[in-house]
Amino acid sequence: MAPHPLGAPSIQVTRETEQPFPGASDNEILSAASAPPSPTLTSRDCAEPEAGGCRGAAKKLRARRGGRSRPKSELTLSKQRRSRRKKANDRERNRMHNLNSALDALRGVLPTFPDDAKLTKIETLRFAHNYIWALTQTLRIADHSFYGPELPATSCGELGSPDGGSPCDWGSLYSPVSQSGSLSPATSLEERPGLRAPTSPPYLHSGSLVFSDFL
DNA sequence: TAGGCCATCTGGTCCT
DNA sequence: AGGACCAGATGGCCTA
Repeated sequence: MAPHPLGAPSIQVTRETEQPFPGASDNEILSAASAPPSPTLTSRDCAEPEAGGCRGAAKKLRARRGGRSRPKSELTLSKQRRSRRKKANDRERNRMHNLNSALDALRGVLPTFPDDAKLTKIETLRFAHNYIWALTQTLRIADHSFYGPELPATSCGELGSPDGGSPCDWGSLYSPVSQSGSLSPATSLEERPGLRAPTSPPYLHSGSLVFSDFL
């Protein structure tokens, strides 16, 4: 697998990591892990003609149970299942940690105050989406002023926005997809007193963006 | 106390 | 066969 562009995630072992079922005893954990001997026929197995119908499903089932190999004792199978599950859980946990690391990296490049409450996952994604849109619009405006004719005051509307709103209204920068309603971070930020969206546009300064409103 | 957010576990599915 | 990805379920924590 290619190295993660955002760097290797630091996996921290939390209390929950060490104890998969917080509050559950070891016995409960073991019985839960070995509870359903899951290889059962599902309706899907019989529903798929490509799989050979129910007969194909039976074949699959046999394969899942070990095919023609030497039959293993229930204890061995149970141990094997538990071990596989445990490994799968570890991988899944790791995968989610990677995902969270990427989200943290994304939070890191979004313009928020350090003492702001941490953006939730969904807020981060929505904010990033709108932020990118805002930067794109800013670049277009910059291009117009550098290379094109002076923008008349009324030309802001040419740029348009995903929601049909005027880009001159910088408040709308943070809700470019407000058509879909819930996709606006402005909405969610308003709902969270600790967080706020900028009230003025980002300014171009020496070729870089300065979000003066965030300072 | 209800509701939101989150981490984790789990079983199913797809892919290599 | 085993790993990655996904979605549902569950339980803990926090806040209004």
